This record gives sequence, C-alpha cells and structure tokens, in this order.
Amino acid sequence: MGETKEDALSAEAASTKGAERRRVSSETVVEELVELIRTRVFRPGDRLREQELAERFGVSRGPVREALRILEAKALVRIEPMRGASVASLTDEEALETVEISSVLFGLGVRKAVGKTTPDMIAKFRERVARLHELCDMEFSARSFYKETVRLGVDIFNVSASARFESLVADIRLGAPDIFGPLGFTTLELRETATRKWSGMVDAIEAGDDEEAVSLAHQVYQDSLKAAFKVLG
Amino acid sequence: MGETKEDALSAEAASTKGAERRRVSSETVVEELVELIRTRVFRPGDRLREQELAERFGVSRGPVREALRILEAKALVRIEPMRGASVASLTDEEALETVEISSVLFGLGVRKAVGKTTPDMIAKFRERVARLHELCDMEFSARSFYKETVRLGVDIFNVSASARFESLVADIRLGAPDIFGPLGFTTLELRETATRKWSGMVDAIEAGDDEEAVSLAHQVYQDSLKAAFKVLG
DNA sequence: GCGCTTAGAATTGTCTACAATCTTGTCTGC
DNA sequence: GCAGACAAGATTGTAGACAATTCTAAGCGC
Repeated sequence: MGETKEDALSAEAASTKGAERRRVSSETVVEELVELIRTRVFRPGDRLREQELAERFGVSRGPVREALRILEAKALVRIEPMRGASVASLTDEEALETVEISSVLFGLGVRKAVGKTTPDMIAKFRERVARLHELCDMEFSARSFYKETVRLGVDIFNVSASARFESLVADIRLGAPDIFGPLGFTTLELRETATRKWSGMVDAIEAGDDEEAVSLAHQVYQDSLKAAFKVLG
Repeated sequence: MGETKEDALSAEAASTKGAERRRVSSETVVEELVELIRTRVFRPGDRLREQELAERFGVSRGPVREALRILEAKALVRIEPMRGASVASLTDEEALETVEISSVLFGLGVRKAVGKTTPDMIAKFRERVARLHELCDMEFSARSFYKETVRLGVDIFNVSASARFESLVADIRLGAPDIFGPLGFTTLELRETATRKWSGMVDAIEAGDDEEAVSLAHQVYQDSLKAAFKVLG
C-alpha cells in the first residue's frame, strides 16, 4: 500500500491559500499524525504518548499537546484528563452515520452549486465524467474510480461552498476511514450506474434542476453504501 | 441581557456523562472563552492575546494556547502563525450557510429518529409542543418560543444521533451567533405556523412518515430564516 | 509633510523543569 | 494462590524562561 499524501483528496482544497503561511510545528505534527492515523500506523484505540510523539517528530511536548487537542476537536483523537490521548474508534453505527452526514452535506453543496456554474465548470465536470466512463470498463479500477468520483464531488462542492464549509466536510471525511468508498464500485454494473448518475447530476446542475441534482447526489452515496454493505455482509 | 450559561442550550446535552471527569484548565479556558465570545464580550475580529487571557483566567500560557487551538479547530477563532489569535468573523453568506448546514443536519437527525421513538419520547415532545402553544399568544415571547423550539429539536435529535453527531451540530451552532433564531418568531402568525409544523413533525415521527417529518424539519428552518431576513431587510 | 530605516517593546513559538496523577509490579498477610 | 497495600516508574498538567518574529514609533533624509 505505497500510498502517500497524494491520496489525501480531501486535503487538496485547503492547501495553497495565497501568501506562504509560516508554518508552526503543531501544524506539521497535526499533518503527520493525521497521516499516521489515516494509514493505520496508529490504529483506533492506540495510545498516543506525548513524549513518544515528541521524539518521533523532533519537537517538544508543547506542540504535540496542541496537535492532540486540535485532533480531539476534529474527533480523530480521544483525550481523557490525566490519562492521555488515543486514536478515536468509531462504532459501526457511527461510521454509517458519518457517511449519512457526508451525504446530506454533499447534497447541500450540490444544491448550492445549482445556478452558479459557468460553462467552464460544466466542461470540467464533463471531463471528469468522461474519465469515469473510461474507468468503468477497466478491471481493478474500483479505487481509481472512487477517487475520481471524489474529485468530481469536490469540484462540484467548490462551486459554491465557503472555505469553512469545505474544511468542515474534509474534517468529517477524515473522521471515518473511507473503506466504504472503493467497495461501492467493485462491479462493472455498479460503476456504470454510478457514472450514469454522476453524469445526470452534472446535467441537472447545468439545467438548473436542483431537486434532481440533489436526489442524484443522495443516490450515489446510498448506492455506494448499499454495495459496500453487500460486500462486507 | 442578563443571560448566563443557562442560555447555552446546545451545551446542555454534552454535560453530564457518567463518572465525574477530572477537569483540566484548558477545558475551563475553552468554556470561558466560548462564553465570552458568545456574549460578545470579545467580538469578531478582536485579538486574543495569550498573556492577557492567561492572566484573566489565572493560568499560564500553555493551557491558553491549547484552548485557542481547540477553538480554531471548531472555527470559533482564527489563528495566524506568529501573529496570534482573533475571534472568527463570518460573512453574511457564511452565516446563512451555517443555518443551511444546521438545517440539513437537523433533517438527518429527524430522519434517523423516525421509527426509533418510544411512547415516552413522543409524550415528552407533545409536552414541548403544548408549551409552544402557550407561548404563541404571549407578547414578547419570541425568545422563549425560540428556545423552546431548540429544546424540542434537541430532544428529537437525541433520539438517534450519536454523541459525535450531537457535538458536531453543537459546534456548528456555536460558530454562528443565533441572531436568526428569535427573529423568526416575532409575530403571532409566525409562531402559530411554527407550532403547527413542529406539531406535525412530531405526528409524522410517531406515524413513521419520515419524508413528511424531514420536510417539516427543513420548513421550520426555512420559514424562520425567511422571517428573520424580512426583519433585517 | 512624507516615506524609509531602525531600535525597542510586545507577542508568539518552543523548550525545559517540576508537580500532580496514574500505572505497574512487588510484597505482605491470609 | 489471591486480594489488597505500597513503592517506584511512567505519563500528563502546568509554569516559567528564552528565542524568533512582528508590531510600534521615533528618527532621518528629502
């Protein structure tokens, strides 16, 4: 699984702002810790000792404490007073709920995008849909396909969502490991249905049909979830 | 405006868990800072100097820094490296967006509640609806009325939402000053309409009609928002 | 007067030290 | 062998000191 930061699709948006922000070590600690949690080097329930992390990252305990508090606020880490931090673990219900939350928030993002797209944007969306078409037929493309749908989703989302809204969704996505994602596209039929719906979503957005666009947005989440559950049993 | 902590409806849920959690000073700093921001002692844009806060709360800068990082993660505070923290300010669009987000999340909460209520819960909801009825006719009851709707909303939400979901919504509510709330109930007609819809929502939840329940949930938000905008111009 | 430079103060970033608390392993008495 | 007490080590919570950076304002040339 040699996947690195490139994989963190959700982080893409928030990166380059304008002037080069000076970096503070708690920021890098946050990023590295997120990566370690995302890649399951640290697994749910694992304790995160301050001194140990400080040594690993080459800083003192201060920045580590700040980073842990940040990650607790984002629900990635759990902290108990005088007992320390550990990687947060989600119950199955909470993981499902996270997907539900993502779904309605994405639906809102789509609704807000309707009526605010330029032809350029629509063209870009169509390019991504075309890429989905290509990926449909390829074998073992579940992961690439999934990642492309996320990119398209982010693009649509960015039409109208504020940076605040973006980072909220990014945080929520972070909270749940995206195991559901690729599992939703394991068969040709699933990929074809999804492509059709994403394509329809873009059409609806262009046509100004917000109800249809939102409905399809919810559907792609539900379809993918249903398929994932089928795989998992 | 002699309102104190009692006013923080959203915090109600997360308070007493089980065993008495040991308190850490960064927690109290967070709480006190939230209160100071909520009550507009510190206003959007105001700088939050670490030393100053440390002295005010009688702690050292360490806990203050942790608290500020937590509040930044919750989007209540903005931090620029080497330049310090300030109270976050929302544009009008962001404030509106926050209400939209709350609306769809509440809608999801309602949908999840359908089919999971006990008769006890429904009875409790009906009590709150009855209280809304009473508050309808009273003059200058906009604020009390609003607060009662929030309580009812929280009750419904709690039927099925995880603690994680609850605190997410609480954080989002915190982010936007709830100026919109009471403004949505300034006339008798608005209060009557709202009462009717909340009552219908409870009925729909009891009847298992999730579409109707969610539709009404979205409506009460939209109605209140529309009325608030009319007042504000 | 206006813009630039530059010292000094103010503020944030980080580290180290120490106190408070928890954890672990051992010992005792039965 | 086992439950509980106790001591030693580990870990977190907090404070204070120093370094790095930014802000402020006075001084200078024009």
